[in-house]
This record gives sequence, structure tokens and C-alpha cells, in this order.
Amino acid sequence: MATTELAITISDAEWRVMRIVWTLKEADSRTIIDLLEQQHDWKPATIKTLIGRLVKKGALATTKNGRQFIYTPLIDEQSAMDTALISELNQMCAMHRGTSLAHVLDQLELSHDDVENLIDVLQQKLPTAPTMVACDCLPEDCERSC
Amino acid sequence: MATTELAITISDAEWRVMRIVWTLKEADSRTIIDLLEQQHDWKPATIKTLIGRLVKKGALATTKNGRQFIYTPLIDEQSAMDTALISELNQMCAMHRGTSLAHVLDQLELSHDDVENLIDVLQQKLPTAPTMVACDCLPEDCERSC
DNA sequence: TTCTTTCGTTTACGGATGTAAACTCAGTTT
DNA sequence: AAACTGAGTTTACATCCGTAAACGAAAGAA
Repeated sequence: MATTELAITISDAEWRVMRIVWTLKEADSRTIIDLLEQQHDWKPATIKTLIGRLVKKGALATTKNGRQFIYTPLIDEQSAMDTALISELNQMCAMHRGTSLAHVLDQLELSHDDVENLIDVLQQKLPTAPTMVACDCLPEDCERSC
Repeated sequence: MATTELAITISDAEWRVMRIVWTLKEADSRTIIDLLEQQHDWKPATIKTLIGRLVKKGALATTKNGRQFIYTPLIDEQSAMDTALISELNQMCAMHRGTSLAHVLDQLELSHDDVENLIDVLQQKLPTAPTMVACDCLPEDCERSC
């Protein structure tokens, strides 16, 4: 391929727009603006800017429809979520990720099916799980560790 | 209390610094700079800036020690991790969080103990888990949904 | 005591982000 | 055809962030 997909980054505010479009599968700006004005104190101009940036970033596609455009997602919601979560976790000490996830799972509202699925995934990992995951906050060759 | 702790935000680069200090419990700038220069292509000046910003933000405390300072964390590592993760998740569609977590847990390296602990947490939730978690991407009163 | 090293501080600067007004057209209304 | 309206584009601007050089003061060396 020719284009180098350098991982699109979506900012916090832009996420709100993407969620609308992901949920509706496609939407014109009128719809996006109306819906977002109900959730935030954003002026229509602000939302227009966000839409524009997402199009420029390649996160949204446009299809001409008479006077306006119809916007559709160019990136997958679940993939975007997974990537964002993994990135966040990779920023943290490997040794403490498990504990943090435990806290998160404990607080988060999850459906029965999700919980079962998660247990399943974990049960699968159990046999091959290493005794411990080392702290990766200091350079490899550093004698100190936590 | 008088001080309003408006949740300190730590940027990506600043996380690297915090991880060093969290791991060592306390460190002088010499140490922090030496360690980070091994992990990144950062000039000492860059690291100094990051340390300075963290002090100003109230994430690091300083104790005069002769000519220099000793830096210690003012915020808890685990709490910072938990908060960051939860914030990230709160930004995403509630309906798809479970799936995303499943993907993450599947890919992430976790210790045997962590996996067991996570299963435990989930098992605890199972009885009270709701049948389903609704999509929260559109306004409450919106007739459409995903 | 003067020179040098080194810490912490100040200044710098481009890009991303949140927030939004102003502007330009192309259809729509009268 | 002239006026209007609404969609997308351009411009704006303060703040944060990544990245780093420059500077001032204090401690150590000569």
C-alpha cells in the first residue's frame, strides 16, 4: 500500500462527535449539531469545527447529499476504543496494571454477559499466566526496582 | 478543608517522570535525568521542564537537600492509574466497554495472581450484573439508539 | 577569590485542543 | 431576479504539551 496509516488520534471533544456518528451509522451535520447541543454547552460553530477536524484527520467520510454532506465513520469504534485503552495502560507501570484493572472492573457497570465473557477470557489466560509481571518504570539495566 | 483538589492532570511525558519517582519513592533531579535519558531521546533540559511542571501542578513535593532538591510524589500511583483508566472508559460508549475490556485483558500480560484476583472481582459482580448496559451516546430523550 | 559546574528557573516555539465568530457560497423564498 | 438561509470553510485565540535553549545563583575547584 502507499498510504501510511499513522494511527489517527481523536481528542476528547472529538470523541463525542464520533460516538454520535458511530451510533447512527451516518448523520448530517444538522443532526450531529442538534444532538450534541443537548449534551454539551457547545455552540454550533464549535461542533462544526470538530466535524471539520475529524474529516481532515480521516476519521469521517463525507458524501454529498444535495446541499449538505452525510458523514460516516472511517474508523471502527471498537478498534478505536481498544487502541485508546491499550495505549493508556501501556503508559502505566506494568506491575500495577492488574490491580488497576481490578479496581476498574469493580466500579464499572457491566452487563451479565460481559462479566461472563470477561471471566471466560481470564480463565483462558490462567494456565499460561506468568508468576509475576515486573515493574518496567526503570531502564532495563538499572539495579534498582520496585 | 480549604484547598479544592481539582484533580491533577498528568500528561504523557509527565507520566514517565512520575513513574521514576513512584518507583524510587524519592529521587533528586540528577537521578531522574540519568534514568530518563536512557529510556528516551530527551535532553536534560526537557526533563527539567517536566519536573518543574509537575512540581507546579502539585504532583511532586520538593525537599531541599544541600544544593539540590529531593522530589517525592504527592499523589498516589495506583489512584492516578485508576483515575486515568476510568476517565478513558467514561469517554467511550458504555455499551461497548465490556467488549473493549475483554480485548484488553486478552492481550495484556497479567500475573497469575492478578488473573485470579480479576476473576474474583468479576465473580462477585455476576449476581448483581444487569441484563444489559445501554448505549449512552445519544441524549436521553432521543428516540434513536444503537 | 575567581573560575567552573550544575541546579533550578525563565523564556521559546510549533502543534494540538477547546471554543467560537466571521465569511463564502449555493440552493430557497418572495 | 433579489434577498435570505443554512452548510461548510477560514480565521481566531488562549491554553496545554513536547521539546529545549538560555540564564542566574550557589557550591565546589583552583
